[in-house]
Amino acid sequence: MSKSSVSKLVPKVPSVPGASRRAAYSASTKRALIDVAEQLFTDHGYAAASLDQIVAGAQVTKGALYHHFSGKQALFEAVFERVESDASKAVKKALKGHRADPWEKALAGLRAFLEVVQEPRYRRIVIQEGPAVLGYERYREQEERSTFANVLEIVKSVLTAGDWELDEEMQQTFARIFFGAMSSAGEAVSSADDPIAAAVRVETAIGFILSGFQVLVENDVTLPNAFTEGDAATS
Amino acid sequence: MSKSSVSKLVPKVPSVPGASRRAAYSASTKRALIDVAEQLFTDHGYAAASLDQIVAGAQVTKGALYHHFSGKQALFEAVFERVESDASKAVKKALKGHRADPWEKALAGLRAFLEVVQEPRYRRIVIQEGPAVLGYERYREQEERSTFANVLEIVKSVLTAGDWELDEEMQQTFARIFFGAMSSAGEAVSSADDPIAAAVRVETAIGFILSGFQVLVENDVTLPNAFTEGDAATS
DNA sequence: GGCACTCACATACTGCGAGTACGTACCCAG
DNA sequence: CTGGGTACGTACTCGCAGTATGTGAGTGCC
Repeated sequence: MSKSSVSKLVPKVPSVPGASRRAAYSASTKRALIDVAEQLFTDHGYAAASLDQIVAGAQVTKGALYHHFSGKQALFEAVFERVESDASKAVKKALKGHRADPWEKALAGLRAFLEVVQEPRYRRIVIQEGPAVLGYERYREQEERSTFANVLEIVKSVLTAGDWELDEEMQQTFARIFFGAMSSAGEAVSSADDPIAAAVRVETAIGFILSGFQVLVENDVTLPNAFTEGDAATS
Repeated sequence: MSKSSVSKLVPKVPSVPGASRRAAYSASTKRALIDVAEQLFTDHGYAAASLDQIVAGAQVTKGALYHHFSGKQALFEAVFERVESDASKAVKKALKGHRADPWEKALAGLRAFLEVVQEPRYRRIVIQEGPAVLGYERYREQEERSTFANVLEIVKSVLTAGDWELDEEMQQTFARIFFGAMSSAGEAVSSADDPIAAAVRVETAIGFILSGFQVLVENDVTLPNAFTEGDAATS
């Protein structure tokens, strides 16, 4: 629909090298399906968005849909991946230019994430419906290589700021905690009466927590008992 | 099924005052429905658990189900409420006897929650499917008066430990953050290869964060810029 | 530049599952 | 013992995910 009846009637590739005209059209309908699905999933949720509505919106039929995707869940996953990818890129972009101070970097990442999490599509598709539709395992696999990867990177740079030696698993744990904190806070922010004020509160709170963190790290305080001793208090 | 053919052929109430025999039977089938639904929702998820399976398991028909519940979602909500209620009680119980030190209280609550979150029914019904099935608004209403209430209480006692003056909304924000952190961490714990070791790591990490918190509070460090000044740094 | 081939769809159908309309037996009040 | 209402059971409808199969338009090949 974008470039039909091209000027020179190109014999082969319209734009992408190695792709024929058929492939280009095919990719176009696939994109259309994902676009419409993203919209309907965001507006009505996974269960309430019917495939009939989706194919009608994309102006194709179910045959096309089942040609490109193995089923409704696969379509959702394609949407999920794109939303996650976009979010990850946005956060990554905000991280550029903060190579110096890891604490500043962390705050910049937090701000970027608080922006992203206010997009309805991210809230609904990634945070709300994602775990239920994909199952936690697949959900985690996806997050692992996108938004969570960003958080992990930031956490690592913060943790190593004070010459800290932590093994991979402990770093992952810290990242999980911060990631969960930010997701939940983000949800609260975007459903608040005044999202901007709520975002400021969240930033303040996490900033405060980071401050405490910073103090401990800079004073060379080690991890309290449990981890290094291999067991927690049982009281 | 528990007390049919009673000894003296009681004319009215079998056990509960104000309840007739019919009411008792009615309550029994309702419980049976919730029991079976809880099991099937936990094992297969909300979408994959069919009402036919549920009524078959409870040895009734759909007529009975729709007499007690307005629909599938209402049934889920009943299950959700019970699971949440049980979880909240477990945490509350663990909180008893920690009136003295709020920091100890916080750690005790954390341990209890890490226990609860490993129950499959809590993970699946409350954390994974809850937000998607109920929608975030209703989900939040439910949490507000159960598990989240516990977290809020703990957070408040910790925050006021150092003569801190924070308004309600800021306390809610801190509670949201910790609640999200614990939920996410709990998920990671229960899906880890070694849940016990993972739980220890989480406890260590959050304990460490709390330590930093404690240091700041005890040194009368106020909130960094943003909140009290009413605006965040824009860099 | 014709021709078979296959890719990218469209059409028509099936089965399952949530929800509904209505019938009925049993309990309790009077 | 009798009317009424409650607590179900039965039989259906409708919508939706998934499938089986047809078809026409590019595309490689000679």
